[in-house]
Amino acid sequence: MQNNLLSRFETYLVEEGFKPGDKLPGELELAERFGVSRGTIREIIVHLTLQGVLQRRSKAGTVLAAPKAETIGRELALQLRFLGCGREELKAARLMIESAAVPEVIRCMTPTQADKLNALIDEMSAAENDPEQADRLDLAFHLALLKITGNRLLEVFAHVLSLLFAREHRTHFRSPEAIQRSVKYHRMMLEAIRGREKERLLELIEEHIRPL
Amino acid sequence: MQNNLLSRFETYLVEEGFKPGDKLPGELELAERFGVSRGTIREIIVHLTLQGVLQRRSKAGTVLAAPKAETIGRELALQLRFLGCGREELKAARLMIESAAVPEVIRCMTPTQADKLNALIDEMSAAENDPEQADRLDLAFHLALLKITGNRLLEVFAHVLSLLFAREHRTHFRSPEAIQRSVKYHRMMLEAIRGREKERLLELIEEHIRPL
DNA sequence: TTATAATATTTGTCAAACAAATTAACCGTA
DNA sequence: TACGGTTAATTTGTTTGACAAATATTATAA
Repeated sequence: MQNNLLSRFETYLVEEGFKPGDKLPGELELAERFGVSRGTIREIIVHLTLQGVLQRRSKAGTVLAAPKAETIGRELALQLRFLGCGREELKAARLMIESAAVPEVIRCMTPTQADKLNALIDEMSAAENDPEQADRLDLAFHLALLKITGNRLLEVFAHVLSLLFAREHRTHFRSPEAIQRSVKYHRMMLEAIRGREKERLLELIEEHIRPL
Repeated sequence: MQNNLLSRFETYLVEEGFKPGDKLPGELELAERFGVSRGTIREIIVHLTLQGVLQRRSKAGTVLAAPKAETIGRELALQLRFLGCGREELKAARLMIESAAVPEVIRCMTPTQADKLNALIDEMSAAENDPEQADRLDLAFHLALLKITGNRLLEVFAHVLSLLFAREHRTHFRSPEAIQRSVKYHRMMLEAIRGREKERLLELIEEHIRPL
C-alpha cells in the first residue's frame, strides 16, 4: 500500500536527518532500501517532488527542497477547489485571516515595509487600464500585508486564498474606477497602519473585502 | 516534464466535469489519452491520490474523491513541517486564527453545538490520567470551535495547525492538574460563547494559548 | 428470473531496457 | 603538483512487457 510506503519514506527523511539541499541516494538504492522496485519508490519520490518536499535536477539527482510558502500553497489550492467553496465562504475566510493579522501587522510594521506597500499601491494605480495586472497587484498588496507579521504559516494560508480567488473569480476589476477605488482603500489602510490605528484598519479591511 | 502532465491532468479533471464519486477511465486509457505510458500517468494518479484528490478502490478503479478538511490538512502539514516553524510561530498562528474566528463563532453558535462542545469538555475532564487522550480532546475542542463558523477553509487551516502541534510538541500535558486547568479554560470559553461575550472570549483564548 | 460459474478488466508490482544528461574518473601536459 | 579535456560510469526519464490478485461483467444453468 502506497500510503504505508509514503509514511515510511517520510520518517526516513526525518530520521536520517536530511536538511534542505542535501542529496538523497539514487532511486535504485532507495528502492532496495525499502524493498520495492524502482517504479514503486519512484511514485513516492515524484509525489513528494510535486508536493514541493523534494526537488530534482533532471538526470542528476534528488535533493531535499527548501519549501517556500508559494509552492506549498499552490498544491493545496487544487484540492480546495474540489471542495467547492463559494465566493462568500472564500471572502469570509479572507476577512477572518486578514483581520486576525491586524494586531501583529501594526506591531511589526517597519518604515521599509511601509514603503514597499506604498510602491505596490503606486504600481497598481498606474495599472488602471490593465485589469489583470491590477488584480495581481491587489493580491500582492494583501499578501505583503500578511508577510509583515513574519508568520510563514499565515503566509501560506493567505497564498492559498489568493490562488483560489484568482482561479475562481479572475475578473474583479472591470473599470479603471473600480481599480482606483481599491487603490484608495489601500492608501487608507496604509495610513491606518502607519498611525497604528487598529480599529480603523479593521474597519477598512471589512469595507474593502465585503463588496468583492 | 511531470509538472506539465500534472496540470494537463488537472484541467482534464475540471473540464471533463468530473464530480466527487465519478469514476475515471482506466489507467491504460488515460495513458493513451495523454500520450504517455501507463507508468508515467500512474505517477500523476498516485500523486493525486496521496494528495486526497482521487480515491482508488484496489483493483477496481479510481474515482474523484470528496475532499475532507482532514485529509487535505494532513498532507499540507507534512510540507509545513519541513518549513521548520518554531513553537512560537505556531502558537502565534493558532492565536490569530482562533481570534479571527471569534465573531463568526459567536454569531453562528447554536445550542446543539454548545452541547457538543460541552460533551468534549466533559470527556477531556474524565481523561485526566491519560495525557495523550487529553491532548487529542483538547485539539478536538479547538477544532470543533472553528467548525462552528461553517467555513471549511478555516477548518482546513485549523487542522493543519493541530497536526503540526501534535507532531512537534506532543506532550503538552504532564499532570492531571494541567489537564484540569485546560478544562477550566474550555468551560469559561463555552460560557463566554453562550453569553455572546466577544471580548471575554478573546481574552480567554489568548490566556489559554499563551502559556503552551 | 435468479443464482452461480466462467471470463474479461483493472490495478499493483516487478524486471529489463535504452536514450539523454550529468558526474566521476582518468590521463596527458605544463 | 596542478590543470584541462576526454572517456567511462551513474542516474534519471520513460517505455514495454509481464503476471498475480482482486473486481466487474457476462454467460449459463436452474
